[in-house]
Amino acid sequence: MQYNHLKIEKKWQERWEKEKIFKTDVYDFSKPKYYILDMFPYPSGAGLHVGHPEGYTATDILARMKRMQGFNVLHPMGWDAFGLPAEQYAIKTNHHPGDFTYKNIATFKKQIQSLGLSYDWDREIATTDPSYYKWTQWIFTKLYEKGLAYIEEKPVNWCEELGTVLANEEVINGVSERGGYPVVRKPMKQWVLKITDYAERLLNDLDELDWPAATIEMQKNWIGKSEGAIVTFKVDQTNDSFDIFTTRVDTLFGASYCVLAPEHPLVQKITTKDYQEKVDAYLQFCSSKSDMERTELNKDKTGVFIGAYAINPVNNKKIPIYIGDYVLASYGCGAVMAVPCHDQRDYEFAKKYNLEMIQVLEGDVSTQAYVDDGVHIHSSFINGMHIKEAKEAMIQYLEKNKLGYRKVNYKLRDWLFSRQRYWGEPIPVVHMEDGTIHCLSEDELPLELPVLDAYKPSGNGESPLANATEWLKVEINGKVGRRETNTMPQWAGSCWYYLRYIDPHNDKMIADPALLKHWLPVDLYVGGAEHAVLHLLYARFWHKVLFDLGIVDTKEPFKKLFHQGMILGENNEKMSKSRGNVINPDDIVNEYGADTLRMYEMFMGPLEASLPWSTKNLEGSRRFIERVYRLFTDPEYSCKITDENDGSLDKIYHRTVKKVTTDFEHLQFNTAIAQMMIFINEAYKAKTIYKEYVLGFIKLMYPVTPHICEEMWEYYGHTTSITYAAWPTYDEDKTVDNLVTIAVQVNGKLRTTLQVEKDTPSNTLQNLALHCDEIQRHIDGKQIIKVIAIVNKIVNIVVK
RNA sequence: GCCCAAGUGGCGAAAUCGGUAGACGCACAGGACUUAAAAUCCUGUGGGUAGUGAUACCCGUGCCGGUUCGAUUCCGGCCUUGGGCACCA
Repeated sequence: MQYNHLKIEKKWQERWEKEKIFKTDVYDFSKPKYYILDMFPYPSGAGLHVGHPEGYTATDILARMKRMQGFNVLHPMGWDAFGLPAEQYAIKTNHHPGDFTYKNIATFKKQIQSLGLSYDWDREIATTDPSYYKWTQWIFTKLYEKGLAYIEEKPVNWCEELGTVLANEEVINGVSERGGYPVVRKPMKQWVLKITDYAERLLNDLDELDWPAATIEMQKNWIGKSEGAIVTFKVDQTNDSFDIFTTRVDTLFGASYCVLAPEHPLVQKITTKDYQEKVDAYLQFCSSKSDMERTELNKDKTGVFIGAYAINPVNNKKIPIYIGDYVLASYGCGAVMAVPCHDQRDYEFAKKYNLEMIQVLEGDVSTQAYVDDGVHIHSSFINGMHIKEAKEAMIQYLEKNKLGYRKVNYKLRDWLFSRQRYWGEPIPVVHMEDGTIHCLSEDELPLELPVLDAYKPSGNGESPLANATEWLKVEINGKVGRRETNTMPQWAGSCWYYLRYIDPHNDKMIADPALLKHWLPVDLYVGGAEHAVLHLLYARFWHKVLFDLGIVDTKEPFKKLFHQGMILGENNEKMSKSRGNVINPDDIVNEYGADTLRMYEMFMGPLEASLPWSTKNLEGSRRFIERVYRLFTDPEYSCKITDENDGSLDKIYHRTVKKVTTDFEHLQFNTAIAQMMIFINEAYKAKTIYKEYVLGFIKLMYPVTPHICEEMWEYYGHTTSITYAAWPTYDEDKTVDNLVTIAVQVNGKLRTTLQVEKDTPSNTLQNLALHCDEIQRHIDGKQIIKVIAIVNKIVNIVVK
């Protein structure tokens, strides 16, 4: 019986599509729901990569198993289709980027379908579709109404030569990636989303998620909560004052100078005449530094005295004010107090500029700052206290005397939401002549992208939309306005797509509330670890806003998250065209079949690991599928299959059902497949094979290799798809052995093993062990100190 | 620099509430089938020493140490690789 994968896979893919086997009736609430989601791909021109099927197969296995277990499964796929490559194509060819995008989507879809993934294609969405981005824009209007979207003047990367704004990724060493032209920072009006309002909730709610610990850690670090205090310092001889943020308010008595960020608004005002020249020179020096230099040179701290002094509020000590670019304008207050003895950065700065150092905690400060806990000294009312207690006492003192207050700071910044691009969702607002902003209402949406004559940048830093003169001008209630020309970043569409899958064709609402209530949260979300922070944080943010609006009623969108690893080239390096180690999934599907590719990618190793491709190992998976097919359908072997159970495969069958079920549940596909191999190896050796076990095994393997399993299911006389056949069950009693093997050690070294009945008590084990020949040899003439006998496991005899 | 993972045969890897290290697969070797080869089925396969041999013993989970009757697993210190953050006060 020849295994013709091309014929079999085509046959079943066509049948699944024709019979709409995987269509989900989302209104069927009679069964428990299971929402299983893949991170939707950007449909690049390069087509599918072998990395894609790894995550998609994993979710497909779960989806198929859950259907058989009686769940109503929602398993959709779509396209994150806005993006730069389409825009670059448009600029080059003067064709609409949509042409390019929809062509790529068609290719991707065909490739994905060739893998036999059980998506409900009636729910397919594309972020570039106006009927989709209508709701992306609608969410923006809600954010605007809630005061979570605002305009701010922010510096952007401006390239005069190219006449355009560049993304950070497009700027290398201060010059443009394309052409190598100089790039400068230029302030421009930008839309910003107030994600910082949600910092605390984004942090706290991480606790309730079943996510990889590393991802949770990364999000925590990104949010970067730090608890401390604000302290106000007066500027000597003036009425001015400035705030600083510190996490070590307990060291306030040790402050010997302050440092302001070069961009601090007070710098120009309080710099004294004598120092103006030096300060200007320093500011010039800072602004000439590229971002690259600023980070490269971060070991060497520079700064300059500005002639003014501050008053330490806790002891009225007069301390000099410096400016230095190691103080960031964008974090905290853009100003710090410096305590050289107990902060390493301040220590280095103070040594370099020979500044006063006041020690306020006991400890060694001769070569570096002392930052550990200790007893406070030279600190008046907090002398003798440890850090925690001292902080508390100091904050209470400051608050009582109105000199400062407790403050929590976050590293998280508000989200810069504008892009000066064509191929993105237009931001749905109009700037009116009188300076007000008109936000489009629901019935004015979607605001569609206008078709342009040319997709080149406008040349003045605005997006190419500034060229759409007709489109730009609008009249609202008799007043003239100009449309916003910025578009949204690619993250916008991917922030909420999991909601739209639930009700993708609804033109009245974002989705039916009853459906949202039933289907959320996503039960399992699988995708690359490269989205550990940005996409997953932005999506959580939007979800929480929608929660506050009463649109969704779960606090979090994704209950369980899993990151699949990367597939490397055969040489253990990242796959890339330039390395020439790229494997094209189309070739594998054609030559070996989708079932083989699926099984191999699941058998390679743990799903989360990055593993090298091996065509030899791929062939091993193909061989296993053939081995199963031969055993079950080739008369030479299948004559062994009987309706009578001789019991010889009972134990291995029940164990296999158990292990495959639990391993699938935990996404441990490599060990599940190993167990299937063990079963088949035993079945080859068995005299007869019970037919029920054959059918059960086909069901277990079906989620991994669905085409061949449908084929075998049909071979055994079934006329309907295996998709909704009941998942096999196992009998716990039949998985355990009556006999167990006990290891016998002498001084921790294995000397022999014993076959005993299960649950043989430890004193019996001890006797058996002590009296067997292999052990006698080792303990003869020696003194037995101790014998450890653990039931069903081990005996260890300690001798001297 | 800081934070987080991970280091196991020739190769991909299994086994961690401490209890026979290397399941399963790849590669390799031998056997059966075949005129022959391929495919298939069966067997063997961490390293070393001794023995014709069954076998016996020693070593072995990145390195050094600790706890324990017993450590791939727990603890301390290092080394290496991968990922993240990067002057965050």
